[in-house]
Amino acid sequence: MRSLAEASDPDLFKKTKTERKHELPELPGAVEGKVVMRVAPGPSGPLHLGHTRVSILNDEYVKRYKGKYIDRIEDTNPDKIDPDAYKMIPEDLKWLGVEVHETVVQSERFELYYSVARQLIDMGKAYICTCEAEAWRDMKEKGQACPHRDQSPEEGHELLDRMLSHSFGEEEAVLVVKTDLAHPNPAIRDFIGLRIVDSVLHPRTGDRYTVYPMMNFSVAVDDHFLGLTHVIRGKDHLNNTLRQEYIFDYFGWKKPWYHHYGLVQIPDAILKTSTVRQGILRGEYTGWDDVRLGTVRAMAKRGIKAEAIRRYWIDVGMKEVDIEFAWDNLFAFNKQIIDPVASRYFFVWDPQVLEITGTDRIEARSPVHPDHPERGTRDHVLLPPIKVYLTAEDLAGFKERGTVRLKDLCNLRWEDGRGVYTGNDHNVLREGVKIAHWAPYDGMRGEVHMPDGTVRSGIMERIPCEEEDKVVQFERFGFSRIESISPKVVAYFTQ
RNA sequence: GCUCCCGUAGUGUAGUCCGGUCAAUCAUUCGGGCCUUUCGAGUCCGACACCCGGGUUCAAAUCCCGGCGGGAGCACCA
Repeated sequence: MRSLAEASDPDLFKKTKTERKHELPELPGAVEGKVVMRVAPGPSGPLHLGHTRVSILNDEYVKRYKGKYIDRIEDTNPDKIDPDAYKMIPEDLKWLGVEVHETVVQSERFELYYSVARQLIDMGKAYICTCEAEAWRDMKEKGQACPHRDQSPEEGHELLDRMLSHSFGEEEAVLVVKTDLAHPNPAIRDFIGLRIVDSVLHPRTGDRYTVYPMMNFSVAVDDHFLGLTHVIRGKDHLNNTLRQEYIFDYFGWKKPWYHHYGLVQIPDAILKTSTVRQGILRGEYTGWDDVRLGTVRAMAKRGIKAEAIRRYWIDVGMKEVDIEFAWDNLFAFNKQIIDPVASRYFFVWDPQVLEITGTDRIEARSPVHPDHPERGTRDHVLLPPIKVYLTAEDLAGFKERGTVRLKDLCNLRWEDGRGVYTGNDHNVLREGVKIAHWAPYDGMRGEVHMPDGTVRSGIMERIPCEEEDKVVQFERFGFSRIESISPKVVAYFTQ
């Protein structure tokens, strides 16, 4: 099929060929139709740029091997749950083009975690600890066992029963998974598997369950029972993987293939969910999609295409080196996508009126897209008194040089604060006459919201309503996504 | 402090496993040229890198040792 397409469209072939340059490597042990992968966000808010890497990388592989993609909502910390996130996360994944085959919510699986905990107690691989948190940590730091570590399975079950029946309060008892207290890496000595939270109600389960699994516990259990074959995630989980592997080993479960890519430092991005939430509540941000934010919905609002984000992460790949997120590269991928389709329009910021004399009728025909004449023209007829808008900067330049060409319209000579019509021969450009864009006197009021929160307002030529929600190019300004057109044009700057 | 991971241009990346074809790839960025008319568009040309030091070898970005540098974890967060 592809060779056919390539033969009929050499340009297409050329493009795919260069893009393929940075293809992701094969996954070890991947069998077509058998691959199961996941994304596992905590529902504290919508997805942000940082989440897109793990979401897309896993999706790429699932698609390549025709496998299964699981969206696992890790809502085991009732203190950090935004109920709206259960809805926003799937929306964000969908926008990203991630194809989810199954959604799993951890708060629906308490019984499973409890039963695995019981089995670990039976095997002598877990114990209930009622030490003070700090004392337990100190002992662990020194590689010492706490007094509960060698309790019998019977005692363990009994104490777990008491945890489950609310006879312990918060921080009074935990289930600890044994690893190796002598392990040289203090990060992976015995870790907590279950804890009690009864001061906060869970938005989904209320007060029905107060014994919550900790991430390393529920992740190991779910990765096994959901049949994960490959796990790709950030390097920050390196030590977590080591811990989780103990549980796999105790049960003799087959471990997924793990890969940890390097950390991403995203410059100039506001990502932290708690900060954003506060900002929204205080009215500093308009919402989760405020274009100053690094959320997925902010990207969408700005006119960043999901495909650009995807190409960017594929280009970055899976290396373990820590990297700095390069907005320029993302924008470059985005430009590849939007430039061929974005309609061109004039937007005059800092607008100044210029009167034109020496003619009583001027017609302008500008292509909607210079590379696609079939998309038609934007036509303007100017009749006396002829007035147009120029940017303050262009007007000053005109005054200084004495000449200017208004794009697609006419040439002008500066005279007594007005522009005198001097014809429409664009060859004047070869003589060094500068070109400027303009907006008709009866143009639309419009504003472009910049990612830094500033607003550029001015006059735009008439923009048809079908451009709503589309990315256009304001010539000599940049790409912007049109949010709404009436009563005035509101646009968000893309790049 | 302990443990682990990593170190190719401003940024990202290919190559590192299986030394030579690597005076090192591609993209972005930056500089310059071109284009019967925008541009932060397109196109062409150019610029910039193998962390350092030793060793092995005819030959090292690639293997070994040491140093230096960066990052992560050591949570009753995920």
